[in-house]
Amino acid sequence: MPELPEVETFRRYIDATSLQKTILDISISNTKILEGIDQGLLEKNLLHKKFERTSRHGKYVFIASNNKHFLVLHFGMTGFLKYFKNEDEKPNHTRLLIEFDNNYKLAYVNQRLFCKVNVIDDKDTYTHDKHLGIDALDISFEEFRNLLKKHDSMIKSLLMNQSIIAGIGNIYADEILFQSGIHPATKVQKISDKKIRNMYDKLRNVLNVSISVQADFEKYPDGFIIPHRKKQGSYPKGNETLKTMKVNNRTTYFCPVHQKKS
DNA sequence: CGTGGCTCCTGGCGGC
DNA sequence: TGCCGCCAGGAGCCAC
Repeated sequence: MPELPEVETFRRYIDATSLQKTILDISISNTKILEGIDQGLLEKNLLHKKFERTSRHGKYVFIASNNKHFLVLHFGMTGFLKYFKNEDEKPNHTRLLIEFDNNYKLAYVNQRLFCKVNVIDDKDTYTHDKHLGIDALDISFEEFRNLLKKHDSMIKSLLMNQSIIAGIGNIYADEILFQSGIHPATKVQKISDKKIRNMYDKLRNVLNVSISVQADFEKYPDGFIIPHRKKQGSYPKGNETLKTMKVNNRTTYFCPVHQKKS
């Protein structure tokens, strides 16, 4: 689930809840979430320290501590956060639990274990080693156009490729292409300059609007297909029926009327 | 370089 | 009701 808008929402949630509090305890309920580190390192670097600020690159959140380490969170397909006080509020599938000196706790929750937690010293080294491309909201139009000129995959594959542009996954790739009127399987080199310009604007708009509604399915404005993703889901604004297909083995929703292959 | 298949996991759903 | 296969919004690896 968590793509750029969700992850940005989580980042802001951390800012609103978990900064400048001394960390009293860290517990891990399943060590599979740890990305090549052990719990000892996590404790050594974070225990009795404070989180100071956050940043995000693509689908990764980095939480800087006051001793120059970074807690890295990647949410996989099912991850989210919850800040709470009473034990009965602790969500199922809490994998990492950070307890602060005000008796509140931050839970990193993940049903499936397609997620990663790490603690690092250098963000640039980390994103470089991960081959992460430029963040989708940091890219300029010129950079976007130049990246598109360099590849010739299906446009949806390019948008989802984290090593080219970081942050867009299956859901938002579909949304951007729907709003751009571009068929998901269109080869990148077939897209006109005019459509590239339009797609860039739609990309920014989709991500920014989604962040502004905190990626809440209930709150997306009319004109978004995200809330209509379901089998044979119709898109009520027109009379069209959304269709599904596979692109790179991922389920893809699109409107066959307004997203013609060019 | 691009694509497709497999894998890591868990759980919900539909079909039989 | 029970079992089974399929599917899910991520991503790394490998073969072609």
